[in-house]
Amino acid sequence: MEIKANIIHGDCTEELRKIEENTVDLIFTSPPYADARKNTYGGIHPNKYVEWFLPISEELLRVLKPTGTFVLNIKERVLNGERNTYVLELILEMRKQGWLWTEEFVWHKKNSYPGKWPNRFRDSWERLLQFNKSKKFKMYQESVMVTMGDWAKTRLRNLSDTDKLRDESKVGSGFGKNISNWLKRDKAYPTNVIHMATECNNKNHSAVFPDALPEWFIKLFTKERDMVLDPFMGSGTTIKVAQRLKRNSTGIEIHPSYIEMISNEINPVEHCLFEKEETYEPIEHQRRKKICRKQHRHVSL
Amino acid sequence: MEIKANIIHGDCTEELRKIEENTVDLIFTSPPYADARKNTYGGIHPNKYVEWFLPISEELLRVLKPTGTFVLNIKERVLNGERNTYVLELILEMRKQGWLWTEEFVWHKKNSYPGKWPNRFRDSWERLLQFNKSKKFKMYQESVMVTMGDWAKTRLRNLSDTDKLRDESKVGSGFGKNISNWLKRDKAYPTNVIHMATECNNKNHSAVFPDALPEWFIKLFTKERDMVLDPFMGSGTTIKVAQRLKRNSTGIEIHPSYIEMISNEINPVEHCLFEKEETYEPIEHQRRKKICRKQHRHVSL
DNA sequence: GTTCCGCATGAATCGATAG
DNA sequence: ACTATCGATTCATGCGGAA
Repeated sequence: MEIKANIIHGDCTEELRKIEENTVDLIFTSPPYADARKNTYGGIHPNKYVEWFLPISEELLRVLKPTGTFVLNIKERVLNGERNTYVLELILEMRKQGWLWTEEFVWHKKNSYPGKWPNRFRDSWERLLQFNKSKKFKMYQESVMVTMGDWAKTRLRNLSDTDKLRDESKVGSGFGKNISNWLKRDKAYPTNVIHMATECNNKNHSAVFPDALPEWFIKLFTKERDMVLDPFMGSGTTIKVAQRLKRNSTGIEIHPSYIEMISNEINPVEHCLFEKEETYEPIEHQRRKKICRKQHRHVSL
Repeated sequence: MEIKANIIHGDCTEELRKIEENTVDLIFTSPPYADARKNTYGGIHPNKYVEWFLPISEELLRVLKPTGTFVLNIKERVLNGERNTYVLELILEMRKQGWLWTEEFVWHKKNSYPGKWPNRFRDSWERLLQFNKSKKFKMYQESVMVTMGDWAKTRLRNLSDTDKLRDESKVGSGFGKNISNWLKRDKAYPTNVIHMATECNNKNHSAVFPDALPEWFIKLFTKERDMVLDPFMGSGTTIKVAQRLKRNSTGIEIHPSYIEMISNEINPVEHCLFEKEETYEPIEHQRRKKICRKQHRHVSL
């Protein structure tokens, strides 16, 4: 079985038009942030940001499967002492296009950029806006479960009387299936706050986000062999993670130097062995770190 | 010197009109969320929320000093599978009123409400929107510095709780000075992400937020003897914390049972001794817990 | 006096059922 | 079709009693 990573050099809107409709399972991207200073790389003025982005989101809506998800990593900049409102306006306008604003995750950047200002603290979080095409989207929650707190282990050993009573009162037939849910459990579902350091950067081209961020959302919203799209590929973090996780992927990037760099790291076609049945193998924080480190060695060698 | 806590029973908009303009240093409040708390406030429908709130924010803009700050604790709920947009719209409309949207803090609620759904995880954060009347607002960043590094923590752990308490109660004692020196050396400015559990709940009337939350903002945006306002006082957490921190305060509440309850806990006028020079004395997590516990005992007795 | 353990309880949300 | 109510699901935390 083959896994393909399709790297496209070109303008985002233009190239998106060539992609067939209803073919993408997950769009994960971090578009260039608005920047009031002109002549910086791809900086779009905050006042023009929404009108610049809407044609793109229109195409993204077209190529996404009805069961797919669009995760937009974005944070508004400070302009004249205020948080600019272009992200808020973007959400409202995208809803008019037909997008559903399902959820807003918070990425807490544990090691945020240092600095001190008289009127504000360090900005230590970013938005991860989840948009959907329909209410019936695919979500594989078990693949991102986290280890439970110590408290729950006690509970697993001996269920408290309260739980038994609760269950009996509700079901009326003693030990229902609810109890067995608890017994199996040593992991808990995560929340909509994601704690990740901005570590694991490539030294040549620093990534906007760590590998673990797209990894989390790719696991959550896709299964093996699904299609992942990043219309603002940059250094290709999303694509590389997708390939490692055996997802097909498409990355679009307008800057040539990124394209060159990535072509050395990505195999356009990779032959993989798949499990007969998809079994979830949890990746602990420790192990994730190790994977990160290994990849870096590979890149830098 | 006197510190006053002014508890007002009545409609928020109406009572705000009686307050003199440019007299408040900090507004910290958590208004009823849309459709929530039906029993106490009658729940405002999400579609009506902005138009309901705007007359209130208009009055808040009037009573706030030009150097003051308005911190709004709010979170939009899910409606028909989507995050509702009334908070986004509210921010845009308040800017039209003349408010500056300076910052958005994230309150990470470590113990969020449990539950499981096929299409979303638990909601584990709330917004703390910072609005200002002008770019020149007062901010006392040093008062909310946090300890960092294991070094200081190790030192503190070796000290008994009694020692810590003694240090903080007897200001200027020889022993205490050493500790606070250690503490200051290992302190850093916080970020715009605040981690707090929804702890310290009163059994009769549970508080919406823990004491530590208004405490953080009161320290950050006011000094002793300043005026703190909470137009949706509820169980009075903001007012109680303000009084403990020697700030004057005004709380407005329409529900009579809250008013009754608070009148037993708050002294309208309290005589305080102030330090000649304002020295910041850090309150560690451990001690904060103890204060909480003490207050509860006081209430229940 | 510690530490450990049981216990109640939340600014929740979905889907089914009922009016 | 559209709204109101209800049961089911889930887990971190502080408190109080016990060891």
